[in-house]
Amino acid sequence: MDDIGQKRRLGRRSTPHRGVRIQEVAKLAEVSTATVSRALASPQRVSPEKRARVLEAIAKTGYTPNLSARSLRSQKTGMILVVLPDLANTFFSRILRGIEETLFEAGYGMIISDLDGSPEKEAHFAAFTAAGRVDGAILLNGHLFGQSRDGQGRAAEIDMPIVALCESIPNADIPQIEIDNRAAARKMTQYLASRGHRRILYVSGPTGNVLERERYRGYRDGLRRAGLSFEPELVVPGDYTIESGMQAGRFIVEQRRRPSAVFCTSDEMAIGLIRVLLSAGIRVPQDISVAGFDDIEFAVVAEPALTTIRQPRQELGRAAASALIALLQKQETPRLIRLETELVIRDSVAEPRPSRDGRG
Amino acid sequence: MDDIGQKRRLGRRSTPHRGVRIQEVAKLAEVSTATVSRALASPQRVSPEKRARVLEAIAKTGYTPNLSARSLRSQKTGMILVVLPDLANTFFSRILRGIEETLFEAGYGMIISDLDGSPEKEAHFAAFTAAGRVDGAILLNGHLFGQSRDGQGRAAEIDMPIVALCESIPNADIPQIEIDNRAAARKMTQYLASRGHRRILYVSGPTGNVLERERYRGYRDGLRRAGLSFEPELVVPGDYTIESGMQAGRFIVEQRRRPSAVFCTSDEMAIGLIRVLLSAGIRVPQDISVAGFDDIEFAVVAEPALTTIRQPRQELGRAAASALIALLQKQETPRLIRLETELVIRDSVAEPRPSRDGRG
DNA sequence: AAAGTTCATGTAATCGATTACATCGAGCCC
DNA sequence: GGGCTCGATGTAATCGATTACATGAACTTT
Repeated sequence: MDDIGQKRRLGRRSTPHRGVRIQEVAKLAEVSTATVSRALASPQRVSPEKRARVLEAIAKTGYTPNLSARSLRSQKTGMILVVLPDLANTFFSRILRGIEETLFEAGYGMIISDLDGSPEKEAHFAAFTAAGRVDGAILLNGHLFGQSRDGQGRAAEIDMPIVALCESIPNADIPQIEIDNRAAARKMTQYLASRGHRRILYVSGPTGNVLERERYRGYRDGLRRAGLSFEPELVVPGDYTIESGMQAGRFIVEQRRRPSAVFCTSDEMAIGLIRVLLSAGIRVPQDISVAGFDDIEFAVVAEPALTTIRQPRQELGRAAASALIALLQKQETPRLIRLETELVIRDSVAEPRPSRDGRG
Repeated sequence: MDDIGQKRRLGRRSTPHRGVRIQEVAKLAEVSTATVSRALASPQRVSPEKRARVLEAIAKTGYTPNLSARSLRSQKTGMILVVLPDLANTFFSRILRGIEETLFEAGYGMIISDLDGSPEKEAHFAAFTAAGRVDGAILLNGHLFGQSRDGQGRAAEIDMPIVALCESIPNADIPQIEIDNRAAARKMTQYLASRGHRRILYVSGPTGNVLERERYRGYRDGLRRAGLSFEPELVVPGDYTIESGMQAGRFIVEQRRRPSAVFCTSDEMAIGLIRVLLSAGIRVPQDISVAGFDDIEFAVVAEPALTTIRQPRQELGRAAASALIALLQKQETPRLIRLETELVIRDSVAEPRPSRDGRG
């Protein structure tokens, strides 16, 4: 009886709150709060009888644990931060889905940060991780939070499981999940050469980008292996967007001496570029062949259907999430996971025309 | 002196924690924790001198407030849940960006839930909101969490600011942000009719979808206004994906008596459909005109460039986020916000051929 | 000059869970 | 049967902030 009096004092009926509290469940099930908590977290540690009582009380009250309280105490948030450079880019959406799927299966939620090229936002999200709002992070942006900041906050930021996806982060001792960009670009370049092309124009990604560096190397590897010489004027800058592909297209249209093939380092650019060529009356692939990179959904329905490099995007997302989860569970994970790419041959690449401007 | 002794007892040096605690900052700045907290939350309430000391101490220690603790106490998480049916769909990515931008500016973070057609996940995310992990939600999926569940948990779930984006939610007293789908579909149908088309095939969205219902009505409105009769065999089911557009395309190819124009309720379907027609030797728009809906990035570079309805996607996202923020700040917000759509005329629609199968 | 205000600040209660530690009873061993 | 281990359970400390309330100084009012 004394007991009940005490409990009354604890429960404040004056301020009605959003959710049902664990106390109420405990009272209804006639157990302690500890037992309620255990019934949820480690069911095997409470007797079947009490567990049933607890579950019934939970169902009756509609109780859901307050996650702020839980994470304050347990130092775990069940949340993963995903940092990516451009949310509006098609390429990422399927990767995101792969991540989300896998995280969800493991009981984690996903917080998304779209940097959109703004370093200010980056700092903000660094603070986010430091503030203990997330248990780990997946970085698609090619560098760590602290890298451009002074050393002060760095220690706190690095002290958390992180994996790098797609854009590898040099000198970081974290799992990296990626494709072999260099080999893939070489493969495509060699394929174009094998079809008889000798002037292969390269539309790059953003300068400074790790992906871009690797693909550029692969392009040069490919040229070398095919016995073609590298010519600086056959490199045109781009940034993976449709618009930059269109710009590259306009550049080509204006040229007198045109390449016979164009290797775009993203499908978006290839599609934009093809559109400009077609509008200018240049046929693809009869006059100029065009190859892409990524194999996005639209590659197969482009006109002509795009010859490209397939990246297993959803798989990349899943692999990154899995690696991170392994890290969170203190399991071992390989430092480097490389998924296979595939050369997908469709209709946008053909033999060059019987050389009007053959060389070598 | 006694004071310092007390503080020592409070601070446990034994367990080293992730972040710096407010206590440490307070000690370093020689103020109370309350002052530190206030210096951050409402700077005007502490003297400039102490504020400076606090800020200096914060800089020196690299302190960031623990957000779990903050939200436990203040009942605010600074997080918004965004529920959407398909993360991999291009259409959503730009909307998401609009949402993210606006939320970020207001200091909120974004948690994404990709339902991917699974009701199980929906229940999970309903629990999420009930668990007080988010302050509000933006729903792109066309119904409330509780709708398919029994009444028990519902009250808790509804007790939180929510807005519906794109797919309106009937009978819900929440702000809805959308375009006028019916008027837009009517506009397109009338445009097609005005170009001389009399057999206009309609490729629908998923059945049961609110968007779809509205657009379907608009299609029929348009037919009526143009004095055309509705014919059930000119309605083909789709689900907004490229693949379903291709299926619709194959259906058309197989027909003997083909429509002269096709109105697809998404650009993805239009692009997939065009690809199938072209492959079958049917020219677009010379033989068949095709119109889309949404004006996604690829519409302009499609071959032929797509005539479509432009939805202000990023604006939709921003508007939804703004409405939600207003709600969170207890401000008034209109129940219904309708953004303007625009008929974008490009190359995929032309006059029908001098009628081989004219009628009427 | 007494009383009342206002403002800056400190003390400690509070948010709602998890979990270390204590307790108690049952089962086991010799 | 006494001592020991082990498992189930309860009690209360704890996570790290915010904030209600208390306090005292400075300033105003009459």
